[in-house]
Amino acid sequence: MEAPEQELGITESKDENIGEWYAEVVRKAGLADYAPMSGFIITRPRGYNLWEHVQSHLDAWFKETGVTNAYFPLFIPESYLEREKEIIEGFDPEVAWVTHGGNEELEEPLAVRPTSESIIAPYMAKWVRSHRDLPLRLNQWCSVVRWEATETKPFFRTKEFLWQEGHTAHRDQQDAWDETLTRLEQYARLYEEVLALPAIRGRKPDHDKFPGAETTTTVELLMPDGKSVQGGTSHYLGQTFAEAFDITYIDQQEEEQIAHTTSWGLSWRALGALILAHGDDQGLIAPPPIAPTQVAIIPIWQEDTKTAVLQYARGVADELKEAGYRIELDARDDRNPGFKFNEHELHGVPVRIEIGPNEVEDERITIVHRPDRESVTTSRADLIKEVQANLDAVYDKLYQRAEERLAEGITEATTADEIIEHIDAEGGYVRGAWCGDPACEEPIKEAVAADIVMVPLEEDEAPIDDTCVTCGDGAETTAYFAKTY
RNA sequence: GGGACCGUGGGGUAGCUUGGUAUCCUUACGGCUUUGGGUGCCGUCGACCUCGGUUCAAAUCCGAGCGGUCCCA
Repeated sequence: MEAPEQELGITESKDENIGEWYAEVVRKAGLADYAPMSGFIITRPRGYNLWEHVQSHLDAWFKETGVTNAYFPLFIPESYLEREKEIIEGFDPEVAWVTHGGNEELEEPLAVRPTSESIIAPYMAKWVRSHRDLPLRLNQWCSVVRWEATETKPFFRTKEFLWQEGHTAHRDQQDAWDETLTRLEQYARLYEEVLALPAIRGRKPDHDKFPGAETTTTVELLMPDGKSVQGGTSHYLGQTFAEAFDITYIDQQEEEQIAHTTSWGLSWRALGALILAHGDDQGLIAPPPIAPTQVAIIPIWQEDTKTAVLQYARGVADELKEAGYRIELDARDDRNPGFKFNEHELHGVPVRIEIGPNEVEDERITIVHRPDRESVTTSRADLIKEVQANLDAVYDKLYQRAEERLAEGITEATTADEIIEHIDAEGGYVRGAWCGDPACEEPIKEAVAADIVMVPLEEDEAPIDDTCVTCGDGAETTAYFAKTY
């Protein structure tokens, strides 16, 4: 039963050495390779395919809710970037600049976009004339570059990363705020319905908002090592950008008004969260909705049964393919079944079907779940129904595991020392009352490198305690302290 | 920002202390064999991160760079 110790699969232990384990899974499951430049990765087909499934779900939801896709240039002229001063201040240290075209020095340096507000907003200003032009909702799928000085990690933090960025303009605050929450909820839905990860929603504290934003909302995911991943952010930008870029419109009373804008983004960090959350010492586990291969069919034959087994297996494969499943019939002649089991497990295939002489004779199939190797033998006649049921079961297993972890991972404390102690011992989120002063985050940051990852979405929600965990002054809100990725 | 460790065929490694012919496993490829948890045999391809220094001679010693992992801030 026990797989022998060897280097084909994963050799690091997720529990004991999660950083090394992660790097090994990313490479051996064929998701990404390191590029020759520090901080860049090459996304291989299996990794890119995960991203394509993230895209297709989100993109469909965006379009159902009034968003259209567009594309803006990779480069942003320096003068544009400078028009909103908080953007330039916020991103300046990590902007990559193009200064030459061929051998000629450019008259004006071009920024490689770290985010596109400052090139999209001027065009929104141009396209918006009257209240009838609003709301205007644009999205682009692209990559951005942020020249991070800190350590990089495939998918979690890379200098260039893939994402989508949505940009919208609205008549009033209410409409823009509704937009902000719509997108936040779609991000949460992505995690909860596609990636099998329960998300918690909240607002970023003021000192951690997107530069220039009035409110930054976030979805956070808890990882098995007790650290939080910021899974996507949606910003209500107020009128800051509309003022800076002159996004105005004439209302029904023929008065000129300044629009309210939002922006929202989700990156391939979602894939990092997925890998880290669900994977195990056998490799990746991909939830069925995004799995590049949803079902691997492994025929098991002897010389005299080969023809019958293969024929039976092809029939199963064809029927599943016909029904729209992403399947792989692994009929390689030069690999034995054990090898194939291990390989598909490494690659994260959520469900496999084993078909040998026994199944052929009884007109049955054996379905095995990736997360726990639970094996179910069932009637061939109910193929589609059974496969769907088992894919759903695998999804539920992944989700429940993560949900339990999250439930256990949220605790409360009344003093900074308690927070430090708990985070040091177990990680997770610790809720504590907070006065709103960033200085009161410092002692916790210094002791265990934990930040305030969010505060409740509802601004009028009463803090869990009257006094701040650090300074003892009156508390303003409840803060969620956690270590972060 | 500070510190530690690491870099040898595609993957995993031995060799480094004490300088001299690079080890083994695995993958890939070709063939035979085999198939209910990484099958066996034969054959083939394939490596000392880069640059510089010391030396008759460098994977090995020294320096710098590049890259990776971890810990701390």
